[in-house]
Amino acid sequence: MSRPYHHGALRDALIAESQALLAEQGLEAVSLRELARRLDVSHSAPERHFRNRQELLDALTTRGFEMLTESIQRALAEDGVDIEGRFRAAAKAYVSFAIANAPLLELMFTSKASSGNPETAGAAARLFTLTAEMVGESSAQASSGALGPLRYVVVATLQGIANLVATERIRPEQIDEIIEQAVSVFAPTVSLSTQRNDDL
Amino acid sequence: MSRPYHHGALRDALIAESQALLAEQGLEAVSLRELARRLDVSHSAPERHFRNRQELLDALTTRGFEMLTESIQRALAEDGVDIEGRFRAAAKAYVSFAIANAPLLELMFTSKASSGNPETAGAAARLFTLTAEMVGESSAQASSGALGPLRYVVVATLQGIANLVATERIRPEQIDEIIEQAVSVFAPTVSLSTQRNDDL
DNA sequence: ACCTGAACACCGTTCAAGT
DNA sequence: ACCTGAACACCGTTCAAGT
Repeated sequence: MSRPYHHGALRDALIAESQALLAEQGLEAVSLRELARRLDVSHSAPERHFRNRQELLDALTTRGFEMLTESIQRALAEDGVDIEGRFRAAAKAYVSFAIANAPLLELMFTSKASSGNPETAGAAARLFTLTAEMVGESSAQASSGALGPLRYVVVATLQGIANLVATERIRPEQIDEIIEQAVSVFAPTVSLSTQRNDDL
Repeated sequence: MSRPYHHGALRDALIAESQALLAEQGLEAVSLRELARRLDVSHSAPERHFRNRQELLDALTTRGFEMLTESIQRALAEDGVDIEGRFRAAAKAYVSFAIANAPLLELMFTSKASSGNPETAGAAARLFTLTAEMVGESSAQASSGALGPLRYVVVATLQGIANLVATERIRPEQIDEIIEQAVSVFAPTVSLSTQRNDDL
C-alpha cells in the first residue's frame, strides 16, 4: 500500500487542506508537515509548490480577500437599493465572513499578510476598490492614486467591527445594533459623496 | 564564570526582554528559549514564571492595552478641549501607538489575545471604557452592561485605521487626511451623545 | 518534473534532580 | 523556592538521491 508517486494536483490539495486546517484549528496548526501527513505525501513534497510556509499563507490570504470581496459583492447585488441598504448589506456580509472565517480574517489583517506579496496586495486593493464604489467614489477616482480618504474610514470601520466580533469583544447579540449605529453615523457623509451608486 | 543561581527578578526581565524582542523581530521571534538565552538562564527557567508561552503573550497583551489606554489618556488631557479635538487627539495617539508598536498591536487584536485571560480582558475593557467616555457616555452607563453601540463603532474605526497603518495599507502621508475624514464623519453623532465631556 | 528521506537547527513542554 | 539538564515530540528548510 505505498502511496501513488504523483499526487496529481498537490498544489490545489494543499490549499484546500490548509483552509480546512486554518478554519478548524487556527493559524498555528497550519504546518507544512501536518499538511503533508494529511495528504499522505512526504514532508518536503509541499515545498515543490510553496517555497516556504509564508508563500502558502500568502496564497491563503489572497484567496481570503477574494472570498470576502465576492461575498460583499453578492450582498450588494441583492440588497443594494439605497446607500444605507448598501452599507448595511456590506457590513453584514463582512461580519458574517468574520464569524465563519475568524482565523482567516486574522491572517488577512496581520503583518504576515503584508509580506510584500504582490498578488496579496492586489487582492486587498480590490476589496478597497469595492468599498470605494460603495461610498460613491467613481471607478476613475478609484483606480487613480489620489483617492478620497472616506473609503479608508469605511474599510477601517467595517474591518474594526469584524475584528471585534472575531476576537469576541462584541457579543453576537450586539452586532445588529452596532451595525445600525455605524449606518447612521456614515449615512449623511456617504450620501453626499454618492454620485453614481446605480452603476456598480 | 557560571551565572548567578538566582536571577532575582526573572519575571520582570522576561517581560522587558520579550517586549524588546516583539518590537524588534515580531511575534514569531518571541520564544521562551530565546528569552532564556538572552537572559543567560536555563531554557526551562522561564516556565517557573509563565506556565507556557501563551501566558507570557497574555502578559504582553495586557501591558499593551494599558500602554495604549495611558497614551490616549495623556493625549486627551493635553488636547481635549472640544469633542472634535478629543476625537482627533485619540485617533492620533492610537495611530502613533500602532506605528511604534505594530507587532504588539497585532497581538492585542488577534485571537491569541482573547484566550480567556481575565486580566487581558479587563485591560481591553478599560480601553473601551475610555472610548465610551470620549464619546460622552457617562461612567454610569459605561460601567453598566447595556452600553450604547456608538463606542464600539468608534473603537472599531480607530482600531481599523491603526490596523491599516500597521499593515502598511495606509501610507504615512495619508494618515492625517484620513483622521480628519473620520473626525468629520463622527463629529455630528458624537456631539449629540456628549453630555459631559468636561469631567473626564 | 516531481517526490523521498536523511539531516540540521530550531521550537514548547515535562520532569527528575540539584542547591 | 528556584533553577538545571536531559528527554520527547514537534517545527521549517535544505539537499542528495531516486523514478
